[in-house]
Amino acid sequence: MVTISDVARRAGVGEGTVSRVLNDSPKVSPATRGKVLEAIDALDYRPSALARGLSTGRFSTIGVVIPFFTHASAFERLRGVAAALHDAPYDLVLFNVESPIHRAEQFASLTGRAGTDGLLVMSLPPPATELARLVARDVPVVLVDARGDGVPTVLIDDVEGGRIATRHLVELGHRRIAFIGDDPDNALGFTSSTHRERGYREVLAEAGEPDRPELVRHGAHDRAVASRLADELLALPERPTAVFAASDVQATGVLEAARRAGLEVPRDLSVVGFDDIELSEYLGLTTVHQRLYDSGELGMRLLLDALADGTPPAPVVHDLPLRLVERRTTCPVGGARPGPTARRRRATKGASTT
Amino acid sequence: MVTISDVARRAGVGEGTVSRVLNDSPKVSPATRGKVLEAIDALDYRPSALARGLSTGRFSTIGVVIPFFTHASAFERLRGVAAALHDAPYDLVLFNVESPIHRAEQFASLTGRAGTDGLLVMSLPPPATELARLVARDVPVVLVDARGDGVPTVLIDDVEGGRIATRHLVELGHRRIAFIGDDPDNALGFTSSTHRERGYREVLAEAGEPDRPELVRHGAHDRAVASRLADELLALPERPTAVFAASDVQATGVLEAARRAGLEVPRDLSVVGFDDIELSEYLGLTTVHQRLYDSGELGMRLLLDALADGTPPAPVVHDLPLRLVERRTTCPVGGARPGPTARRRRATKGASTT
DNA sequence: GCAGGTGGTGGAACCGCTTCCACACCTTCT
DNA sequence: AGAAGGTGTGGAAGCGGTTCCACCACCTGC
Repeated sequence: MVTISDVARRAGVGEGTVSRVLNDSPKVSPATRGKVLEAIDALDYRPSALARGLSTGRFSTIGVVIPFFTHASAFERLRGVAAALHDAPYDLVLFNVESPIHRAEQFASLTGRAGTDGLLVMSLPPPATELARLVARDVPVVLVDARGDGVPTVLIDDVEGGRIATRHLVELGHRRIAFIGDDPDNALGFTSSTHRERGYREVLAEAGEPDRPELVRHGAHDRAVASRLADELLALPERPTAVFAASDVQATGVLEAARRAGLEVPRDLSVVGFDDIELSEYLGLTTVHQRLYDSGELGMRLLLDALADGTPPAPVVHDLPLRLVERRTTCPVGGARPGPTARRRRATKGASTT
Repeated sequence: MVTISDVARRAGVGEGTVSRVLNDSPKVSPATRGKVLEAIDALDYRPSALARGLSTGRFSTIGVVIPFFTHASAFERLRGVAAALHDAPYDLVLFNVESPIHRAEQFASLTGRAGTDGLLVMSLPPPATELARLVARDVPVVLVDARGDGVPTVLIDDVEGGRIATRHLVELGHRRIAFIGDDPDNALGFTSSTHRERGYREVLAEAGEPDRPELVRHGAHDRAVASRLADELLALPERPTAVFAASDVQATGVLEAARRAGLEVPRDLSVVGFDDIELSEYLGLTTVHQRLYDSGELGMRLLLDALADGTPPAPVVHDLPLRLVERRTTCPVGGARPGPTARRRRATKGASTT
C-alpha cells in the first residue's frame, strides 16, 4: 500500500506538504503542488479514509436506521435520503432493523462504535438511554416518523390523518366503518397506526357513532395478515360498508379480501388507505397522501445542516402536510353517486394516465 | 473521549491487556478480565472503530453499489443483501448511482478511498479499469446482475428469459408480439433488457415470423415512458395481440395504455412482464419470475465467504433459475380459451379491484 | 543594510487501537 | 536444584494520516 510518505519521498517534499495538497490548502506554491500531484498520479496513491478519520476525529459517514423489511414506505423515504446526501461528503451506512432484540442491539452498537458522524433514525423510536448517550457524545440525531426528546423530528400528524380518512368516509354517508391496523403493542414500537386509529375513533364519535369494537382489528403490518382480518370483517353479520386501513399495504390486503368475497369496490365496499405508496396510484386506491420522499430528504438535510454548523440541531418538529387523494376505491354508501358515469370515467382516466 | 489507556489505568493493567479482553483473547486470566470489564463498564468505554481499522487494516465495512432510483427490483435485491449480512461483522455502506457521471465518480471514489473490505456491485457493469484496480488491491468484488471479468457473478440468463416469455405467447397462438424495453445504449450500461430482447427475437425467428421493427420500442426504464410507447403500439394499423415488456415496471405501463385504449386484458391484449416484483402478484401479471431476493443474498454470501477465507473469490458464474408465472394477463390469441367463463370472471375481477 | 515580517516547507507529535517482543513468575522434568 | 517450558502481562512500535511548530529564504521599509 502506497502511503503519504511514499508520495512525499518521490516528490522530494515533506509529508506535511503532501497533506496540504490533498486538502487544498492555499499555502502551497504552484510548483510544489505540481510535483506532488505528479507523484500521486505516478504512484496511484489513494489516501486512507481510516487514517484521515483517526486524525480528524470525523468519520465521513452518516448512519441511517431503517426497518426496511417490514415497511414498504421505508424505500421511498430512503430515496429521499439518498437524494439529499447526493453531493455531501458522507457515506451512507445502512442499518436495517427487523426484530426487537435486533433493535436494541443495533442501537447499542451504533452508539457504541460511535462510527458515524450523524444518525438518521426512521420509523422507530430509539431507546431514551441510547438517545441520551448519542446526544452526550455530540452525535447529531434526526428522527423521521418517530418521536423522541430533544432532537429534531420530521413527522406527520397521524391522528389528523386518521381523521381525514375517516371524515372522507363519513361524508360519503358511511357509518359502519371498520379499521385495520398494526398491533398497538407491536414489538418494534411503531406508533403511527395507533395514532391513525385515534383519529378514526374521534371522527366516529363526533358523528355520533357508538363504539363497535368488532369493527376494529389489529395484526402485523403485512398484506396477508390484513387480508385475513378483512375476511373476518366481511363475514360479520352486519358487515362494514367501508374500511380504513392504517397503511396502503394493509389496504391492498383488504382489496384482496373483497375480491375473494365477491364484493365490488367501491360499490359494495369503500376502502381508504394511508401513505400513498407508488403502487397506490396505479391501483386507484383512495388514500391519505404523505410525503414519504420529502420526509427522508428533509431529515437528511437537517442532519447535514447540523453537521455543517457544528451545532447540535435545534429540536424542531417539522410537520409534513397530509392530503386525501380520492381515487377509485371510495364512493357514497350503497354505491349511489352523483353523476356516476362521469365520475367513474374521470376517475378511471385520471388513474390510467398517471 | 475515553480511550483504551484510560481503561488500562483505571483497571491497573496495561493497554495490551485491555485490547486482549476486547478481542476475546484466551490469554487473559479471569481475574484480570473481570477488572478490565468493570473498568470498561464504569467508564462507558467504546472502542473506536477507526483506530481499530487503522491498526488491523480492515474496515468492517462492505460497499453495495446499487442504482436504486431507476430500478424497483433493486430493493428486493437489497433485502436479500441485508438478510445475508445480518449477523456478519460488517456494516453496509450504500452507494446509490443515478447518472453516468455519477457512476464513474462513484467507482473512482470507491476504489479510491479503499474504504470497504469488499464490494457488491449490482445491475451495472463496473468500468474494467476500476475493476482491475480493486482486484489489484485485493478487494473482493462480487457482481450481481452484471458482467465483468475475473470476479464471481450472480446472473440470470436474460436471453433465455426472453425466450421463455415469448415462447409462452407463441404457444398461445400469438404472432404479432411487440416488445418494449430499455434503450440498448442507455447511459448506465444496463444490458438485461437487450438480452431479453434477443431471446424474443430468436423465438420469433424460430416461429418463422418476419422482423417487424415497428413492433419493437425502446425507452427509459419507467412506467410512464413504457406507457407512451405502448400507446404507439396500440395505435398501429395492425396492432399487436401481445406485448412482452422487459420488466414488470414497464409491463404495468402497458396495462395502463391498454386500459386507456379501452382494451381488455388479456382478451384483447396479452401482456408478459419480467422480474416478478411484489406488485406483480397482486396485479395478476403474467411474468418471468427471477429470484431477486436470492440474488442479493447469494451475492453477499459469496462476498462474505471470500472475506472469511481471505482468498479472492473464485470467479464462478452463478446462474439463477427463471420460470414463467402464468397469471391473468395472458390468454390464447383472440381471447378464446378452454373454460373461458371461469377464467374470464377471475381475470375481470382482478382487474376491477386493481 | 538590517530588523521584522511573510509565504512556503519539513518534521515530529499525535489520533486510539493492535500486536509483537520481552520478561516475570510458576510449573514440571531430569 | 537448576534448566526448560508455559502463562500472563506491560510496554513500545507501528498503522497513515493531520496539524502545529520551527525554520528558512526572501522581501519590504526605515
